[in-house]
Amino acid sequence: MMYSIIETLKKNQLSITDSRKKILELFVKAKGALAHADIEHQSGTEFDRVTIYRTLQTFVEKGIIHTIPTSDNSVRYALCKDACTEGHHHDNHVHFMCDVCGTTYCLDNITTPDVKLPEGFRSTQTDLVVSGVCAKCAN
Amino acid sequence: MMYSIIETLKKNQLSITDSRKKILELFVKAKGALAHADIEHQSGTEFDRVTIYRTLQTFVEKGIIHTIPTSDNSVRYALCKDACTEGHHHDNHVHFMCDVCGTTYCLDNITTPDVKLPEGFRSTQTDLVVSGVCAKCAN
DNA sequence: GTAACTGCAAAATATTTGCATCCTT
DNA sequence: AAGGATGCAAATATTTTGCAGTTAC
Repeated sequence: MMYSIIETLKKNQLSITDSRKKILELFVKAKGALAHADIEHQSGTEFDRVTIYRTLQTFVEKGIIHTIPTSDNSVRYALCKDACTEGHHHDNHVHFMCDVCGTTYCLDNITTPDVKLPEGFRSTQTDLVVSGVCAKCAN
Repeated sequence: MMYSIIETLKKNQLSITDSRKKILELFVKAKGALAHADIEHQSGTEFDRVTIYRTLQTFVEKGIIHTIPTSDNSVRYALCKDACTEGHHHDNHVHFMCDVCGTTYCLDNITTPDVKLPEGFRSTQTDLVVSGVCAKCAN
């Protein structure tokens, strides 16, 4: 269930490069979601902005990470569960955005409810985005 | 329950201007959500880009419209229900994004389920974003 | 008349593309 | 060695800000 950084890259037929190793590592370490800017800051000046854009895009295409819909419309990414394969995301889990500290949590253990859609509508993905105050900021 | 364009603006202590009337009218007419670009196109060259940005921002602040979190992280807006007041959105309803035609529907009659959050987490808003194929594109 | 709103210009920010060079396999 | 990945430059897109002129009330 738990793959190492390098195994994950190999599994997805990606060549092992410094930027991919480092960026993927950031995601594994980060408990929450990361925005492009987070990665840029946390990796120092090590990589070019463009490389980060391209790496993120590659990871999304390979199903390693996925974008999170947020109510403030900032682009954030988080690791996918292993069920995600290329071109097919199955991330029907719950995301929580803290209004105070801005951290985005992936609440993997909570499942999204089935929604009864109107006649003729077919659902391929369900995202539940909850915002509020997280445990850390609740004081 | 149903306010006219002008009544809505007055109710929110906004002066009645051409751009506000026109943009609010677009939202009332549109059954779904609108992006900045939609408004720009549908209003012709009548208004400046900047005016549209500022008008949308004002409407969001006043609780007339709200932003919709979308899985492709494009910024979209939709009319709020009357329960929304300044600074306090209560739009816990379901949005549906069609992957084919791109239309965003507000499924007002479907309520979002209560989510059991981890200890210490408090929720102020819940957004359920479903994507898939809508009835029109299902053929 | 006054405060608020708009349009224009420009700045700031975010994202994409082309191409030469370098690295992984 | 070959194909892919990166860095740099630059093009494009998006959003914000300042300010002067205009409009609503």
